[in-house]
Amino acid sequence: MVAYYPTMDEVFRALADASRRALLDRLHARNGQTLSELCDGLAMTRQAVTKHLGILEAANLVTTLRHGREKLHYLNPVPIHQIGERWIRKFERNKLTALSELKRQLEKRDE
Amino acid sequence: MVAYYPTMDEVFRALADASRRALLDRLHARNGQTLSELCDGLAMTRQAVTKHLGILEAANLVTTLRHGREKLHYLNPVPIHQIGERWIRKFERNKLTALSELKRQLEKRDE
DNA sequence: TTGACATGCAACCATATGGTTGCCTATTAT
DNA sequence: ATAATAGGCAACCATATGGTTGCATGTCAA
Repeated sequence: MVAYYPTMDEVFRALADASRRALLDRLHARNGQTLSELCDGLAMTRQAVTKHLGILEAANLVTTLRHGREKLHYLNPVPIHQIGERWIRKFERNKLTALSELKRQLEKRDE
Repeated sequence: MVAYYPTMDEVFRALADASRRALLDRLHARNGQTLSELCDGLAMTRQAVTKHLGILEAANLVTTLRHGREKLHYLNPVPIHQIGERWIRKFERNKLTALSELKRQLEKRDE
């Protein structure tokens, strides 16, 4: 079996929707919930939730497991962590220098 | 003047597009580029790039500055940093416990 | 001053996206 | 056995999104 690696783009797009982020939050609060449990209290049909979970699963943010007629959903934080590592970290470096650099460049342009 | 704060959703959505992330990468490599400069070598019209930059600006990921007929674009890494802090960090906590917790919950269900 | 350059604005278009409804299948409990 | 429960599948729909073309405006240089 060859592992399937979702692209970073897939992960970003999966995280772009507020409903999906809310589902991840729910799983973060309590892992291993069934589809019906995840639907509870949401202003959305079960089928809509199914689609969202499908997208999260495709992005490897959620792993599922059938247990009888139930489908259990587990959060996989690894892709989120990778985005933090590979993408967000590098933009943090110039956080402190950003403003001063802006000023510097402005002055340069006005020479 | 009252500061406008973009929602976290706006930032996530802005980051969801690969072209926009590429623009941020370009600004990260060299800050303060003009619109034309940012268009160079991209398989997209200037107007498409303008729209992307508008979305990035609305999400406060890019700040602009008119200098004569040119518009200079500066990266603002703060919202990216905030996403890292407020959203990504909390999912990293249970990284190590995720697998063991899965096993534990499975066993519990089989009792 | 006038042409070239940098950008802005608006209409338009195809496809992606988030959601719905309707129906079907599999499993569990009475 | 059979009804209720949990979930799957597919068609459909409205709107959002990412892109285009065409034209207008402001600024700089010869």
